[in-house]
Amino acid sequence: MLQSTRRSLPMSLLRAREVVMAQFRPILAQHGVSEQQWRVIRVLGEQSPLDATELAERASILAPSLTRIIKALEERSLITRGKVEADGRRVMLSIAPKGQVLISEVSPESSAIYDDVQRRIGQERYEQLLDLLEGLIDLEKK
Amino acid sequence: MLQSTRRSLPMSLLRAREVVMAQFRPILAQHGVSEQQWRVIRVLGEQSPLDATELAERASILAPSLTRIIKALEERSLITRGKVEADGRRVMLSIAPKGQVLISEVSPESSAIYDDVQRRIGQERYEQLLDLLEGLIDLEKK
DNA sequence: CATAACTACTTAACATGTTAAATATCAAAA
DNA sequence: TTTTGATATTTAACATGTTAAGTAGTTATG
Repeated sequence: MLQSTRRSLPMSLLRAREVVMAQFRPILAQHGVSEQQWRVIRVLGEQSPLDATELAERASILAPSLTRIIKALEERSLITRGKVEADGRRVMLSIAPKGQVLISEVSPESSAIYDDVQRRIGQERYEQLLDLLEGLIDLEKK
Repeated sequence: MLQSTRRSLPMSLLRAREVVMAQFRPILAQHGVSEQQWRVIRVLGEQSPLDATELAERASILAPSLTRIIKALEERSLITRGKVEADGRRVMLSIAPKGQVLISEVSPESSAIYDDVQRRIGQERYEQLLDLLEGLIDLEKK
């Protein structure tokens, strides 16, 4: 039996993400960062420094995209880039002061939206959804 | 409180989608179509003809992307494009014979993967996940 | 009928996704 | 030590995402 395009898992995941991100995009746009740039900054805000591979993994961004994003963010002094003594191939990325300022500016607005979405869905359903998604994500590792 | 980048809804939705699509991409690649092109073809396979706006909505593709995709698919004779008598602005798209052949080739493999994912997650959890996603998507309309 | 407002689609410009290939460096084996 | 293979990142090429602006056709209003 053919899967309907309406109730298909990939499509539903795409649309759901679209609905959620539509809430965030205006805020990020106001601060001049893209969704992906914001992910990179936020990950580095949680832990710095990180090498590019780790960062790519945690921000769910492919290496070639990350290369471009790093370049852009470094030029705006939102992050800094350093080399590793022991391994000449690797690049270490850190959050820069300007980046930390950005995080402190965006985070409150971001949190407000998260809370709003969570409230509109319902606390219980929200957690349930995250659990189910986590289970789906873990399929990859099996 | 800062949202962790690990257990955030947008990230989880992105990663979950990535896990699922990773299963499909090889098949689509074998048949020479991108994920988005396949969505367009499949929607037209369910209903033809459709005008571009309807098609964009159902395939969750933005108008500018759709313009490019239509061009590519038309050049490969997978879909056809026609005009509307009553309204000179609109474009009507239909599935072409070659497109139908493609659908008949890809669908079985696609279904097998859907079934596999569904089985690995569990029927009940699978339905539950779709329901929760649907609820999230409906937030947009409120 | 003329104009203004709206609609459907396209084009433009730039960022990112995606795959493949290239570079440089490191690590292991001969 | 040289070669081979693996790893980390970058570059390239093309498709798509995204926002803004442009074009053509339509509808409403006067």
